Amino acid sequence: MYIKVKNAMTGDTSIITVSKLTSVSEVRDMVMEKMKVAPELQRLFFQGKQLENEYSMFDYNVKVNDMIQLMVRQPLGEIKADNLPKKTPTKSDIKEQEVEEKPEVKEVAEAESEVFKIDERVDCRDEETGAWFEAKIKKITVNDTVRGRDGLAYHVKYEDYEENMDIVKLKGEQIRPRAKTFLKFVDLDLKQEIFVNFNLENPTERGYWYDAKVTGWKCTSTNKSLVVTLQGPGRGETKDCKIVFYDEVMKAEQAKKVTNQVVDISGGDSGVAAPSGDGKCGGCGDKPARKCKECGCRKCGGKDDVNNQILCDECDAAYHLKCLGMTSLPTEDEWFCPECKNDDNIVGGKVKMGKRKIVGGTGDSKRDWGQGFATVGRTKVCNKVDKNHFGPIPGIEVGMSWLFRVQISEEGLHRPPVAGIAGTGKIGCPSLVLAGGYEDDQDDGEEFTYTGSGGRDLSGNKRTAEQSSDQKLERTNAAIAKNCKASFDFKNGGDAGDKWKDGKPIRVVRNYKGQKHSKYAPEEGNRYDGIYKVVKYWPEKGKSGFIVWRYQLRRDDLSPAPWTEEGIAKIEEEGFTLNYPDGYLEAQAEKEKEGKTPAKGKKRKKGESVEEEDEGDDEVIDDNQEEESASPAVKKNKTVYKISKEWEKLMDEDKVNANLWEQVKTKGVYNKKELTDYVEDIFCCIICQDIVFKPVTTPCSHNVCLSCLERSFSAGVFNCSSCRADLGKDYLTTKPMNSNLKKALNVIFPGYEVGR
DNA sequence: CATACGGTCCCG
DNA sequence: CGGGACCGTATG
Repeated sequence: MYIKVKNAMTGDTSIITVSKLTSVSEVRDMVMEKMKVAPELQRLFFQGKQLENEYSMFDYNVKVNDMIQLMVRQPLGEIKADNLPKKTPTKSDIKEQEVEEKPEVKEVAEAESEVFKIDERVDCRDEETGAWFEAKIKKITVNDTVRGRDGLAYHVKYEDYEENMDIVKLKGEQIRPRAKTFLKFVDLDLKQEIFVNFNLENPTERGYWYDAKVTGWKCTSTNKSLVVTLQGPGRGETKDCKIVFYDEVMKAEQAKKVTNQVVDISGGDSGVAAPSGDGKCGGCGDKPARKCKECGCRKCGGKDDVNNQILCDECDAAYHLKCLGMTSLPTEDEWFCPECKNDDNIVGGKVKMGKRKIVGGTGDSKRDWGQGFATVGRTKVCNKVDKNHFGPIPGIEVGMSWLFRVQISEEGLHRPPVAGIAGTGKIGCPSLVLAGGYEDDQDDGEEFTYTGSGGRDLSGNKRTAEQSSDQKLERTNAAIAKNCKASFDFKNGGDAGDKWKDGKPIRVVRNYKGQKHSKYAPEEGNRYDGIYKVVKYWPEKGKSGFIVWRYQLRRDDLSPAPWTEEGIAKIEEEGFTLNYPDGYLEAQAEKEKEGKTPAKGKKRKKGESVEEEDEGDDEVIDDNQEEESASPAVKKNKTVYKISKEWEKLMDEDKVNANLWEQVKTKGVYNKKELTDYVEDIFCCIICQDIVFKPVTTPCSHNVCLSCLERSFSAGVFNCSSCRADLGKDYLTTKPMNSNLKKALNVIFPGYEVGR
């Protein structure tokens, strides 16, 4: 895979090729090579964490096309006062500032708190977002610039931002003991107050920790869900937050006087055992099944796998090796946990070139996988529609194509990374891919006969093999049958006859490898060919001699098929060129420049002439400095996508968003998908992070969904979510929906309300 | 835990 | 160069 390194000061960016197993020190070498910054002067950051040499890209969860920030350290002895970065003081800077402060403000003095101790591990609330962060109290003062109810200022240091963050002063009200008790999902209750992880921007991903109240809770053997009202951002509430990390719900701690800390008087509320003073763990009451960061692993709270836990020689806290990203016990005599370890090896210290690699993957092979797209995972998940959604995906049109399977998974078009059939016997099959992997497939374009999966011996970690046993009508095979209007018959199959159109719709993707048996397969990548339905399905002896399940599918889509004259014309007009993963072409060009990979033309069938290629490529406005040596893959695709007159007219009618539409018009993208992605980006609702639905354009020129705004108002928040401008209590009564914007968006996202 | 019509790199 | 071995990843 490839990643980017950006010099935070100069903005310079370089693309480098790495794998999941590549270590940080190897990355430093590449940065040295490309950006001419000596490894020991590099400070590398990814998602707020400073990268350390002995860890790998896997350990930091660096994905393809991710950006690593590079900060260049001043060589020791050359630091000039006016050269110091203002926002990111080093440790020594902080010390200096504190020393300077003292004589200035005489009254400020160190103090003790009844509730917190120096060096105590605490959680601190960020006033603006309402999120809590792990921190450690470094100092307590009186008469300081910040004063809480107790008159004290707490100087805390946030944990995940070590190098990068000042010590900050907080009020006591923003601080409480570190959360340590995980609550069991089954024990939760409506209205219970809990501490959860949630990502306001990307609700399916990991985010920050918030206080919350349970408003919806379901717990059956097959189905678990948890919906809460978040406290925050600010003092506001955020309703209907679906918690994905429901197995990591914690108890919110209460601040208690230092002297009482051992004995919890609050009793057994929220189903947590009341700790007692008899030597039991104060966090979990020694219940073995309960996760606890106090007596279990300090990272995950787990008490399992004791043999692979390691104890800190300073504070005796326990950690799972795997939670630290380690695979074996360290060779040194002493080991200190991340909280106790002092990192004096950072400034000016020599960087040791690690010889040993930490293997990140699950396998034990010495081969370094993951340089390319064979094993990359998704970088994004399609939230536009549910994964059980049937029918077209909004914004995705017949004739669009993508180079890799992982991309069509990201688009929600066909989710499985390898398998050809999506779905289950329960819900049916929402999508399938024709990729020529099964010899019994027969493709006639408008109609094709598909083969079920299975009947193969995949031992040895294989993904494909010869047919070696009979297929059965189960799993995904049953899924396709389920779409057919005929009744389900696992023995003889079924036939929908002239009712075939009443079956459930299947999105069909053709892969270039289908060329093996079919002339309807695309030249490259994976192309969306529209909706098909199952006419009939039956078992039959296949070419291998084993029984396979066969499915006859027939096209039922208003868009012209991509191989028809009309379809070809549409692809041309709409600019549906092959979509590459973000950053892919740049990375390819980079590789080529380095001479590592010779420029490879696109794959073509034997005997096909090479001449016609250049003629097909009418290059338009190539006003940039791209070298002539760029690979064919890069040179291709330089036809700027033209926006239709009709659409432009609708854009012009949406006068309040003239600026944004101007950006769309002048963006200069190379195909329609890129354009829709861009439009989706700039007309994204700040509240739900999806394209604005029933859009409202506020007087302050921000766009949100009407329904999102309504939710905000009903929570008593009458401000614009983008800029906090006051909209006034009665704003909604003015019926502010911007129908011009809605019309203009409808052109590019026909039916974009699907799935809401 | 089992399954899977990808994709890459090695080897002959 | 082409065919074979086999990896992480998403999903039930």
